[in-house]
Amino acid sequence: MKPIALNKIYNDLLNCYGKQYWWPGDTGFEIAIGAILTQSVSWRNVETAISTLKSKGLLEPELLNLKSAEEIAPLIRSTGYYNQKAKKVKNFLNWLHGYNFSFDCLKKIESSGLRDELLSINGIGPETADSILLYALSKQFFVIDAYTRRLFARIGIISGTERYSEIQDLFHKNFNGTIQDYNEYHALIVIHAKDVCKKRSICSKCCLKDFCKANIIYLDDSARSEKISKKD
DNA sequence: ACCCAGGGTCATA
DNA sequence: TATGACCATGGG
Repeated sequence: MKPIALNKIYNDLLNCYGKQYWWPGDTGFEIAIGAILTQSVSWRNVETAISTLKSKGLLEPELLNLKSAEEIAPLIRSTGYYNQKAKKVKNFLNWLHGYNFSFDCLKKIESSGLRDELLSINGIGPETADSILLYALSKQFFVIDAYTRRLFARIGIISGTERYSEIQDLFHKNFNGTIQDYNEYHALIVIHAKDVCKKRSICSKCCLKDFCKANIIYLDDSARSEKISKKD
């Protein structure tokens, strides 16, 4: 593959949509909870839950930690899988307690070891871990989500069946950017995907046309396979 | 009435 | 290692 492609796509997206200043959230804790709650659900559903937690003053780790999973579950109902997610939040809080609920303390830990610790928490997989690392702890890890996988598979840089770690390695090795660029890149991929999804065709600015033969960059999974089977 | 959304775990082959 | 079932609400 051509390493320059990852940088060019980033520049194109940045020129079209501008900086996103992610993650939406005021504190590291809010970002981490949001990362858990957004698993396989639209961000809209997460906002409701975040707002509920905030209105009850529970978006503080020490205070939320006083609540049981049974008490947390109804508060995050809108995010779906709420019983499981309540347990995941508790698991995260238990781990966080070991560091006095201090994100400043977490930031001092060596990155690789910190990632391993996050992955050892039941309910936190690679994407959630990397979201927390990048957006809540300012660690340089590229976040690979379903949008990233689909977009770059559609462009032809990956097949789409690669493992998470393979795709992440590809970005780590071939994308030349700072931690702020990592931050923006993932955000821009999500913004672009939502834009395309809304238009049901190309993005509103067609910013990736250089990579797009059929003038269609990304559709949802069903539409995408339809287009690909017709094309090839 | 369907489909999917900023995943992860566990059981099975 | 690699699929499949399961978790469950809300908007299109």
